[in-house]
Parts: sequence; C-alpha cells; structure tokens
Amino acid sequence: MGRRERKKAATRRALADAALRLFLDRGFDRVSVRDIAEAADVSTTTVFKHFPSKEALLFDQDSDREAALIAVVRDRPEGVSVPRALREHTLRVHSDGAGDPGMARFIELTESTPALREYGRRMWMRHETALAAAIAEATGAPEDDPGCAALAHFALETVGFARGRADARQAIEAAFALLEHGWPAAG
Amino acid sequence: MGRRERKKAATRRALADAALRLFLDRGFDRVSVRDIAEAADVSTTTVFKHFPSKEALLFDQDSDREAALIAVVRDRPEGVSVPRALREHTLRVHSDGAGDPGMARFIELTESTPALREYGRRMWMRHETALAAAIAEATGAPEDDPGCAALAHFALETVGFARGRADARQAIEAAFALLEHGWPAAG
DNA sequence: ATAGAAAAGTTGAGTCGTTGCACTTTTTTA
DNA sequence: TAAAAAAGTGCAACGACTCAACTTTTCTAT
Repeated sequence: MGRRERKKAATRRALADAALRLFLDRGFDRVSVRDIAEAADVSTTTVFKHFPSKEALLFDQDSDREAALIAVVRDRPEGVSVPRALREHTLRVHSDGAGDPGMARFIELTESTPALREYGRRMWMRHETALAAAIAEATGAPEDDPGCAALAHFALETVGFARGRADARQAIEAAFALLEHGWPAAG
Repeated sequence: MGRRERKKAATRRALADAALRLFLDRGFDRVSVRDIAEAADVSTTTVFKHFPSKEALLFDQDSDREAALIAVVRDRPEGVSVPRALREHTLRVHSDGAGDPGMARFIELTESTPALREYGRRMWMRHETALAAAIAEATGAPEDDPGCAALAHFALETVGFARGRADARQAIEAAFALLEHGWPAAG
C-alpha cells in the first residue's frame, strides 16, 4: 500500500472519528460539516471527497452485515425454517447492541435523529436483493421469486418496525410470528 | 369563513398549483423554491409559512386516505379477513392510479425522484398507528397489540415493496399471500 | 367606530449541506 | 527525467431553510 493510500485512509479515519466524537457530544444537528472538517484539519470540500453525505460519516463501518445475513439463511441447521433463522439472527443482533455501551450510545444517537434514522434504514434495506437471492437459492425457488423478495423485504423491515416501540423484542417476535404462520384465520 | 382565511387558502393553492406545474414541466430538482415563489408572486420565505418543505408542496391533497384505510378494515364483508380486505384495497388503489393520466404523471414524478419517494413513503407510513388501532378494534385485540401493529406496518409497506418492481401487481399479491398464510412450511 | 391584539406577508441577512471550478501535489508512464 | 494522469485541496457559490425586524391586514373588545 503506497504512501498516498495510507494518507487517504488516515484522513478518512480522522474525519469519521472526529464526526463520531462531535455527534455523540453535541448531537447530530448541532454539529456542522465545517466543524468536523476543522476538527480533522481539512477543508469542508475534502469531507465530501471522502464521504458522500454528512450522514455517511457515521455509517462507515458497514462492511459485512450482508454476508452475515446470507450465511444465516444458507447455513441454518436442518429443520429450521428461513423465517425462524432470520428471527433468531435479528434477536441476537438486537441484544448484542444492548450489551456494548459504545454501541448503545451509537444506537441512541441514530434513533433520536430523524435524518439518521432514515439513512440507517436505507443502508439496511440495500441488502434486500441479496437476501432475497439467498432465500430463493436456499428454497429452490426461481431467483426473482416475488414471495422470496417479500420475505426478505419484511424480515429486514422488522427492525424498522421495532424501532421506537416500547418492547422491541416483543415487536420483533410478533412480526416474525406473522411472517411464519400468517394472520390467524379468525379475523 | 372570513376574507382572511380565504386569501390564505388562495395563496396556498396558488403555490401548490405552481409547484405541480413546474415540477411536471422541468422535474423536481430543476425547480427552485424561488421559482415557485415567483410564479405565485410571493416571497420565498412566505412559501415556508405555508409548507414545511419543498417536498410538501407536492403532497398537499393527502386528506382522507387514512379514513379509507380504516373503513376498509371496519366495513369489510362478513367472512373476509383483514389482510384480504387490505389486499383488495391496495390492488384497487394501484389500478386506479394507472387509469387517470394526471395521476400517472404524478406517480412517475414521485417515483423518479429519490427525495419525493422518501417523503411519500414517510407520509404514507404515518397511517400505521391509526390502521393498527382499527385492526385491533376489528379483531377484539388490545389496542396496542404488537401483532396488529405488525400487520398494519407490513400492509402499508407493501406499496414500498412493489415500487420499482417489474410486475407490481404480482408483488403486492405475493406480499399479502405471505401475510395471510405465512411462509410455506417446507423452507 | 376605534384602539389594540393577532396573524400574514415581506425583507434581508445568515446558516448549513453540497457542488463546480481552479489549483497544487503526488503518482504513474514514456 | 519529463509529461501526463490522478488525487487532494480550497474558494466561491447555489439552494433549502431559518431568524429577527417590520409593515400591513384582519379580528376582537370596548
């Protein structure tokens, strides 16, 4: 890795670190991009050469959540249905977030700021097509089967549904119960 | 209704009309709020006294879609399940949109502009709690039952799922099939 | 009827996110 | 080693939106 790429990565990390620190300190809306640029000692224009938007400064470490989702579907134990495997994974990730205090602060920041909520949702929903393809392959359906796409969409959307609800765990379980067994025949 | 409120309503309509005309003509991103203000012969700050954002200029005639949703759940014929009633309603609204050419242009505008897609989704999802309450009442569940909330969320989200897909009708049907009967036991 | 409260509109200056253009620096290639 | 390509940086600017101060219009209470 050349000197150039090293410097680039350094300023990138400096920007993301400064942004996280300032956002946690003052709140997203009370920090301007100019503040972040100054804290990292670059010009505001440079910020946007590294990140496409102000929100993106916070969602830098995205990476391999998509791979985890696909693995969950493909490597589920015998006799475990796809929605059940996704339910376990969602609940696991959810309680992991509550464990780490740094992660908890991050989550509280994103959920209390509308712009970040929206952005986070969009980033999360980007995995829909990949997850749909994984489900289709796991069940032998055609790759663009709309039923698989619907399950992928709703399973991902579950975290958006649980967000802001009093009992998030219960919400996730209720949502997946609906996806697994359907609406009770009575109503 | 006094002269004052009449004038206020008049400038409001003038702004919304000018905005719709200019947006359809040039596209959302190629029209500035200044342009709209000038076309309606008011100052740009006045625009924001009437509408909270540029996007809101387009979604003015929201009104009674929520009432329609609730009526669909409450007044469904005997023996028709809630998700089935919502499915019929969704499909009906969808094909209505394709019929009216003015509505078709409106839909094409909103779907081709990311900012408008997001805004439209948010407006639509605002009906979630009201719909959840209607479902709870129709089925005798407690008002904040998470299962009812989940069905409301997913049923509304169906239009976001179908958006941008090749066969929207098929997507809506697949999504509601999942909500009605659950994921097939095999996978 | 008239004074005064309240609301609508205007204006102008300003903030903030974001982009285009010009410039410098670094890396690659001939 | 010179030239070209690429990447980084910064200034100025645009567009959405806000704030504060002020004018004009409408409503209300005496």
